[in-house]
Amino acid sequence: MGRPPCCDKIGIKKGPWTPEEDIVLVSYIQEHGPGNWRSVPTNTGLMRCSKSCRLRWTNYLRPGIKRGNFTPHEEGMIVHLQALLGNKWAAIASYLPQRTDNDIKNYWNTHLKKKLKKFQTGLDSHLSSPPEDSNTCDHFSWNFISDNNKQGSKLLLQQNHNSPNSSSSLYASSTENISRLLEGWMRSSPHPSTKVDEMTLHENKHNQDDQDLFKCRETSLVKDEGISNSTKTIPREYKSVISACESSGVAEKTMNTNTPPPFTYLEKWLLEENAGQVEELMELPMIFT
DNA sequence: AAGCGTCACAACCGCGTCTTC
DNA sequence: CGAAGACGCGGTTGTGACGCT
Repeated sequence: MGRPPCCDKIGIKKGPWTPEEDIVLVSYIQEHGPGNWRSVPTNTGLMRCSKSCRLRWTNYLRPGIKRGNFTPHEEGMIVHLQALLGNKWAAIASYLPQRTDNDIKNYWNTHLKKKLKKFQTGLDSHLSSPPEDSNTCDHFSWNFISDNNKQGSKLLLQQNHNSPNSSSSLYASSTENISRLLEGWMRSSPHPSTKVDEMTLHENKHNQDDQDLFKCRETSLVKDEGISNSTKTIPREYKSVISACESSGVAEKTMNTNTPPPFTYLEKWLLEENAGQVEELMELPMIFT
């Protein structure tokens, strides 16, 4: 039925990328810009399938990616957005421009899910119920907050005190350097895909508050495909957020595909309605020291 | 010091969606 | 309009690092 997976072709290499391969890939993208992944293996001579090249770029080599431990704020954002959007990692990642969907997904699966589950178990056997009138999102928030309170604060503290690079391998550092090499190019290049990277690079230099983060998000929505704000076509990631919001009931009548992006709902919800909770999340490690 | 178990994360796989012809 | 190709997303796996015994 389906076509053969591209990576099953004879001669296609699998497994970890080498620094040499990364350099080849980065050099090629530096010259041609991201996209047209099909032609990348052909034109570079890389023995990798197009998919693998794209993933390597988007998840690892792309400039502006923040690696290392998630901050409590980011954790809070992820928990809220996951509760709201479900496992729409790409959509969630678009609100955390420095993080990739893969990164967030991994972090959720290895840390947050476990943390919530652990608390839920403890909750069932020992603790009182969450607020009676809590909706799904609040329920999650409550769990998360309580988890931090009773069980998770140690973890968070640990993460706060760990150096972001503490677990980085030597090669991870080398790819980071490759990424940094691109920064100049990304700033100067007129290529449409650079907008988000410029913003995230900027964010690397300055601590941004929520507003800046969402400005960043706004910019990120015009990335890669060169979609301008005035373009009628709705970017794919918009659509995923729209459908997620619609299905979760967050989107109301005022939302339609011709109106401002749906992130304004989330923005509003996160910044206003739940701002206190997010802040609370951020403060918990300090509170419960 | 060696063996074993666990954790974290990079990478792969399969499938759905979009685009092009 | 349908088929085929290209791309993107979410789930899963493989493996190296680390900690414990």
